[in-house]
Amino acid sequence: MQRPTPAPRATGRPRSAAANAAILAATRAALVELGWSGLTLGDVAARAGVAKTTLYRRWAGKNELVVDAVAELFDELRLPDRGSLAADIEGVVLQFAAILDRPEAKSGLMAVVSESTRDEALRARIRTSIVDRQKRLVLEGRARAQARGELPPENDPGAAAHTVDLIFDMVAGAVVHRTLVSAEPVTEDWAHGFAQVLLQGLTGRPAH
Amino acid sequence: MQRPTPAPRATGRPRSAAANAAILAATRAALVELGWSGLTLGDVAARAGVAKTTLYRRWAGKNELVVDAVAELFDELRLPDRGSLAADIEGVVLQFAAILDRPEAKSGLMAVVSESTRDEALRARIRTSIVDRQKRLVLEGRARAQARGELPPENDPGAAAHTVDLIFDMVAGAVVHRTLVSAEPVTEDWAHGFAQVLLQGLTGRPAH
Amino acid sequence: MQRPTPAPRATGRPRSAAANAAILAATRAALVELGWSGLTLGDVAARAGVAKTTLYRRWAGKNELVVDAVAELFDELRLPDRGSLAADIEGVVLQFAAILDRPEAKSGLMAVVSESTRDEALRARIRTSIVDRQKRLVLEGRARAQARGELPPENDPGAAAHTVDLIFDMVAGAVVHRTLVSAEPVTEDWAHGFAQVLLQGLTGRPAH
Amino acid sequence: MQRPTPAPRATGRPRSAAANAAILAATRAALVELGWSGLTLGDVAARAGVAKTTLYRRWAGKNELVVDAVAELFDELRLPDRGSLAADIEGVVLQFAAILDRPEAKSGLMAVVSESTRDEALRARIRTSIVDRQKRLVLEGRARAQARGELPPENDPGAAAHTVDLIFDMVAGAVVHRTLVSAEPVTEDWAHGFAQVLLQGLTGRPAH
DNA sequence: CGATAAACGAGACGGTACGTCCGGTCTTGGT
DNA sequence: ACCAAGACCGGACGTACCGTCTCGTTTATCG
Repeated sequence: MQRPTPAPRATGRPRSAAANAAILAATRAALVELGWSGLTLGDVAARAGVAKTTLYRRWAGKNELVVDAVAELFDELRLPDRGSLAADIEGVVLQFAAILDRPEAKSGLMAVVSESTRDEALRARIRTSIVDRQKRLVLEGRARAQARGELPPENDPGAAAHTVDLIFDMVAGAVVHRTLVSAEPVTEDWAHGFAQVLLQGLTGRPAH
Repeated sequence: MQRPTPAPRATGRPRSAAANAAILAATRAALVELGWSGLTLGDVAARAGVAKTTLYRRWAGKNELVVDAVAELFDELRLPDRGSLAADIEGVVLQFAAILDRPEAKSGLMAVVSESTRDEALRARIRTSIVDRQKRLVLEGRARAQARGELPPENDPGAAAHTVDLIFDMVAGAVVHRTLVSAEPVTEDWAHGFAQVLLQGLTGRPAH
Repeated sequence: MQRPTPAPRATGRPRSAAANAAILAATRAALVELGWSGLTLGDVAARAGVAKTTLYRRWAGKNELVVDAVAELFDELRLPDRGSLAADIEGVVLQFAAILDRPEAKSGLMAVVSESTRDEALRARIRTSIVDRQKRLVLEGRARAQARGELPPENDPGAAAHTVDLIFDMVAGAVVHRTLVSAEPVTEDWAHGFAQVLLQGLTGRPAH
Repeated sequence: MQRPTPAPRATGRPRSAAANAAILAATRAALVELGWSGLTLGDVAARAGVAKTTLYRRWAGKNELVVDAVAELFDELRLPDRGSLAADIEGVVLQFAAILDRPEAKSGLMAVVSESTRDEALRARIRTSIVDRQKRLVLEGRARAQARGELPPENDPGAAAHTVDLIFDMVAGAVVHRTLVSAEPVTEDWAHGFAQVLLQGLTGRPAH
């Protein structure tokens, strides 16, 4: 175990702790009102009551700022125990869709994903702050299903990890695509149908 | 029903047909080199050997232009008959991933999706030019599987349409999320695992 | 002999002629209100009802702009015939001092001179637009005095040119130094004393 | 001669005396390298090994600092006895021109003069630190010429003071204008011609 | 075949945001 | 008490694009 900041700052005036939160909140507010392309760092700084330089001192640019601002949104996600794996999936899908439907997530998330295709560091930041952070939901859901006896225990740890990635991409991908690309709402019916296909497959037994 | 060109005007110099193709090609080339955020309409015009005014005469802005430029890419998708539904799915997933991995699609697609969250007309354009256009693949695959006896015929036409939408979001969403958000490659193994879960579900029988 | 503008501009929208005058007038107005160091190009552009880019398209920066704005002021200088060389000198000294006392000249002139010490191109611009342009006054005054018989005709043209330069530096320098460095007013008495020393020297006969 | 630190104070200020000199030297060095407009107080502080706050504690701003830094330069001026008034004038003109030609004086002097046109306190500081301080040279030169019998003794003390001012403006003004505005070198020939006109006037007897 | 009309290239235009730099001020902790 | 370090707010910098406009020119169809 090591200190993450080997020699952080011994001297000079320390950075304002309050400013960080104000900036991220201002970023989300600006995303709601103006969307990604309308968001300007000058405007964010003004909303946060902070100078533009302060903002640039802490983030490399618009992309990094928005990743951090959006990442916080997804930390609200919970996996309440609804009694069955199918119900748990439906629940998390609806929660995820509700967050994605908020305008600050809607226009911010895909924009930074787009930018990340040409920026390795940004890609890593998204993975760390958003993707890997939310895979906990898949792990939790699987463990709970295994405890209930709905899923068999894992034998191969490597395969288990790959399955987590696959399921995460399938769940998150479907919701994102439905919400943002197809631009259709995620209803309870849709979530129900999705959970059914995910659990039983296209060729599996019909719903009831 | 409406006329697409209310007053075609017989007189005056006609628009150059060659220019359209040159502009879209230049747009893709610029996307490859500069990415979405680095792309400027002035640069596209210069690459296409065209004045900026010509470009604005035909497209409302960057978003519309990129939608058209990217949409053409996905028309390459085919559904070759590989003998089984699982193999067909794997094939189309790999093809789709190959296109998505190209830089002009990578940074262009999610960018316009992001922009579309605040622009109804753009949303419609994406749906028309990209989403609905590629749902043909799901329809084709289902018909082929039904012909093979792998899937039962449809009873309810309404439910059948909803299933197409769901499957499309699940397939496209998973590939997009894997490629762009998780930023991991879509390998044959991944495509195989995905097809298996899609067909048999998480609780279904194992592959062999 | 050649055309001064060999291939000026055949194509594209021509530059607005009205803008130039508006910008120079706005520059002088801003100099009056804000002084050299308070003058910003953004403010000048706003006053002139012009975009900042238009301004940068025509001038390289603040220095060049101010040289042009100030140079116009000195074109007002005239050498009215007051009957004797001494009276002519007094007259032009008072006129020159009156212009120099205007705030737009006061703070602008020495500032660009200061900047020009590190910028050869600016030095040349000052010489062309201001210094050489006003040497006409010395030439005119000398010719008039020679016509009156107050000064002998020139023999050596080289020496005559040097003398013009010397006299110009002495007259302009004394007025500038009195006005801006010593920061004392140029009164009629001062102008009278100056003309007397210039014409008769420190060791010459007294005035009356 | 007196100690500059009247109350040495046992605690605290070991650097105080050294810092002043270091800052003024750093200011001149920065003027040489960067010129007036390129000079920043942060840079001066860094060069002097001093914090920016220390600098602001002692000077009100860039202008005051530069006045002090430049004023020291002119204290080098001496009036060596060259045997005649004409020769003395030539000598001091060449010395003055040599100092003015140094880059730290060149770009600093006229810049603060320009700024002083809108700042009464700065104007006073320039007069005290530079102008009045160097008028000693005129006084000294006149006294020496009177001792030699080249100039008559003064009758009216008021007129005598005015004459000092006039001569100072004429000498300093001509050299400054020649060096900085006309941007031509002050050679021995030029100094000779200038002294001759100053002493004998334009209409006076020729040089020999 | 000449008139008419639209599209064309070129590039200047008014705006807006960028990311950087500096000016001055204010906290820190150190001596 | 003073200092160095450096974060802070504010504001100008010069640049880049945006989308519009004004030109003179080219290329059609129609009368």
